[in-house]
Amino acid sequence: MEDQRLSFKEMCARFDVTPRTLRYYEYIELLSPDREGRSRFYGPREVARMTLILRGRKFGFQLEDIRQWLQMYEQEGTQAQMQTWIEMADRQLRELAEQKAQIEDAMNDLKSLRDDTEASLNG
Amino acid sequence: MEDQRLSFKEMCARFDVTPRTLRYYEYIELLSPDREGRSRFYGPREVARMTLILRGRKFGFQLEDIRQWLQMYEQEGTQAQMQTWIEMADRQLRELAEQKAQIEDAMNDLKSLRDDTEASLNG
DNA sequence: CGTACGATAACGTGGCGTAAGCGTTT
DNA sequence: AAAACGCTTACGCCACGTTATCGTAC
Repeated sequence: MEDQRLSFKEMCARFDVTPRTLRYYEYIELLSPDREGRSRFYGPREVARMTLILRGRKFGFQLEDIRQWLQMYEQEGTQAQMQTWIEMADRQLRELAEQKAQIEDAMNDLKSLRDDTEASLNG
Repeated sequence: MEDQRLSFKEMCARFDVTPRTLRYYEYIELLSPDREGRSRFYGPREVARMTLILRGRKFGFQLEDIRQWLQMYEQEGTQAQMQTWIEMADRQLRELAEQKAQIEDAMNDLKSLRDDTEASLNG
């Protein structure tokens, strides 16, 4: 408990992801844990990055977009960078709104089809 | 124009899909156009199937689910099959509702973050 | 001694995109 | 002879899941 860094397994548990996910994020260089021998250890910086990665994922960002995102956070946001971030967020919000609309569309159509089918069963 | 069947390119145009898509659907045996030599020709049956495939895709069904779907349509739906279909539709409706909820969640979070960022810019 | 944890390597998934390289038709 | 269309083969994409096989720590 003298080491504040998290082990591989502790990281998995903390963020509820599989080993494969952590290894993959390392492979594409989103994370870079300390390596001691063959073991991985995750310090506060990696924990913070992982938190942001999962937040971005929840928003539907692709990992390559999240990489940009992380850069901005690391540079602690000048005004110009914050402006850029807001624009990214707005773009993503528009995309999410579109997806939502498409889903609503599909739901309406599928509901109709379903109800018609049921009616023809009972009619 | 004496042939009512559609050529490869006509199929692509009609459904606004790429050649790759048609070849892929044939590869996984969702479509089986007539082959004359090396050419493909799509009769009314294939056109009808393709229409159903795209409708299913719009609903978010996976191609393997759509395969089941097609079978039911071809067999003109006994009551049991229609009942099965209704259950499939209900499952999919629940999944779509979940996806929609998650998107709404993400949108709310992202909006807050965005607005806070903007406030800290202007404040 | 086992067994839990870790490692790397490599193939599988879905639904195609994207060439490479060839033949046929106009 | 060039351009358009088609063919098959096969690797690439994303975000990992999964298996195989090995080593190491407790």
